[in-house]
Amino acid sequence: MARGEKRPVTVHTLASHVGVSPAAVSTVLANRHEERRLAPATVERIRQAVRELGYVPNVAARRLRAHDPDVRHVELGILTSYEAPLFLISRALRELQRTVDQRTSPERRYSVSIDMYHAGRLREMPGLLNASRFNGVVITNTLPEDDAFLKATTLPYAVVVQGRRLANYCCVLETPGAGGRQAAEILLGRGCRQPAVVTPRLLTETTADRADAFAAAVRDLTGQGAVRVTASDFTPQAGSDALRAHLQAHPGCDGLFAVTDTLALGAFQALKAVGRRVPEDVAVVGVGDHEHAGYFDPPLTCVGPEYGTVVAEIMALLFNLMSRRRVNPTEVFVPPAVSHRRSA
Amino acid sequence: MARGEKRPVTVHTLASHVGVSPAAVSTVLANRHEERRLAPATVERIRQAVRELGYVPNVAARRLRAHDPDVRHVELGILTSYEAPLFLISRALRELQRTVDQRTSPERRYSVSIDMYHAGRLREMPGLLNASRFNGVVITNTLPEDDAFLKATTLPYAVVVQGRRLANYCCVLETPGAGGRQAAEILLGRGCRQPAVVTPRLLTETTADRADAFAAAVRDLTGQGAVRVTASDFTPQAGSDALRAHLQAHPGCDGLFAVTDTLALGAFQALKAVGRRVPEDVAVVGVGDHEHAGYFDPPLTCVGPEYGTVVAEIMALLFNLMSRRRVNPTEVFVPPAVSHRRSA
DNA sequence: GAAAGTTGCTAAATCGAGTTAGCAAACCCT
DNA sequence: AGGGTTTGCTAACTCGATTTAGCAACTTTC
Repeated sequence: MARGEKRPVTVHTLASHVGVSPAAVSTVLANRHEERRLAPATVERIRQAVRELGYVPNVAARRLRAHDPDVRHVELGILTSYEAPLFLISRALRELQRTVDQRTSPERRYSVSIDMYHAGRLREMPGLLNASRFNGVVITNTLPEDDAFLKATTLPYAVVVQGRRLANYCCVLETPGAGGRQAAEILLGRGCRQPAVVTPRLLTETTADRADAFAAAVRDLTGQGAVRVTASDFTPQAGSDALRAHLQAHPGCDGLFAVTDTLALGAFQALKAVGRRVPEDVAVVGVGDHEHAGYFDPPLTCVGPEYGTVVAEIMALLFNLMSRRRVNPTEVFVPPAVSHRRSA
Repeated sequence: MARGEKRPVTVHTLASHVGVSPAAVSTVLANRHEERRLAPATVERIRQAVRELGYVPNVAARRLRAHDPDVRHVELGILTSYEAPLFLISRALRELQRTVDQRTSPERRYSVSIDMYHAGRLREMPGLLNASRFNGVVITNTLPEDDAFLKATTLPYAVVVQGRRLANYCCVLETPGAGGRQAAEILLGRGCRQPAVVTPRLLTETTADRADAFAAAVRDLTGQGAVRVTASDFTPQAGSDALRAHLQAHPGCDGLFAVTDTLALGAFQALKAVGRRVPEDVAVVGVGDHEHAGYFDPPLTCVGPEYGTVVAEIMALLFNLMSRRRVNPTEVFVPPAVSHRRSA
């Protein structure tokens, strides 16, 4: 009985509980009992059972049954973590939508969805391993644990990874080292003497690379290291708090590289609060991952990759993988496109 | 033949094309041909056919077959339009994730996904009508066409609509009229004489209500109307352009209500470009739909509803609907929480 | 009182893929 | 030559829901 009770309620369970056939239950569930002339009393008994037993329909079964056999449905997903801000994927989403709209035809339809995993627990996402959820995915915002999982298992369908290098997958990422170095060049080129880099505490491969490349370039060019400012996370609030503390300890700070734009946004606030002008007193460089970086005050100078190129490459790889025109893992590097705006 | 060729390729198609049984094809697709001792030549022929015929697996069928019968899978979706900015739903997403994490148990798992429709074409979303995709959804960012569609058909599963009033669904929205009126009171209270309201060209029910309530309140309180500034859409760029034009025509403008925060962000830029100070020369009020409104410069005073309350109400309704504790449509109004910041 | 119609339900097939049990044929060994 | 083993594959069932065709039993009609 303990065993029996655990099994989820199906149409069949409901049917035998009420003492009718599954067909009758299904009729009621679809609200077609009038046209199929079920007795009102029976309908009520079935409804009662549905309520009592807490029936939850199996959407996979419904979909299999309901789909039009002349139309192929292709399911695409953008996989990101709950913890990453959604705006990070809005450009990828828009491009995927455009691509998909082009390829939609009467016999081939696409669905695009954004699916979230808990950062570091990608492996727990249902349907990933057994290929029962997607025909193709773009995976982004992974943590090292997720990367380890991906390295260990090659998923048996079209997968493109953004921002990481994994030998067994197609990957698209900014040219390693390039962004950080350019940020350093911009700041030092303006005459900054005490440049710092702000990072969140938890670093992804990309943010770590940006910070390291920045530090290395500063050391190369000046012989001195760059100060590292650690924020608790990547929210503006965290950036603001971290920078306030930093300015107390290093009042001479005159240049800042933020590895995410939200940190730069918080930094702006902290700088203005203590009366420093951007860029006159402190120059700031971001990476262009925020849609509205050009509307910050002052507009944020950015050294990130051109996201348009990144997402275009991702889509090309994804659709090539799905049509099996490309089979081998590839790495695509997108160089940073410097957006000179007012902040540096 | 034309008919036959149109039908999508299934395992069965592949099998008869190669001259083997579906079981053999399935074995190869799952990469289990070694342990099941298929002849290498056969494997190669099957692989070839998969490539040639462009086979796309049916994920619904896989899911039905692969799922663990002891675990009930509940599929939840947040439905938004491609055209609406993603950050609008980040709060709802976070709350849904929290709720779902609490309710997850060994015999009940939840999947959360964000699914997009083209604004005005919600009806085309696959699986919406036949309930073959979701066990429960939150629908948001609809256009009037979508609202009309929803009014016409009551979807047979748990649905909560955000920001619209539809008699046949559970709806959660800001108290009608409240935000616009408060914005008017704030601006007039500061002594503004020529208040204006910026809206995108395409109005949703919510943005229209905000603008109308604002105009009505201004008329009530001053006897004069409020000027309406129309931006091409709701991007900062559009807001900036619209405001530049408005300032040319109405140099005396001293107060602004933006029905979305992104428009306010663009307005800030236009105002600063022509040397107006915020709030000294022009006071600005937004609605708090942008995560970072508090980090704009100056921080944006907002009159929108408390999103925390909105999403909490949505989740309560959604789960009550799914457990059938509530069956009747309900309207929940969330009053605006005024965030007084520097911009007004 | 037989034909025709209505009421209220069910048996069985179906969707597409994966798995299990098992069957021939070929091969090996005494 | 007979028994056992390996090789290479297939028939048939399963997952959960929906639909179609159709069957009893009862009622109405002439």
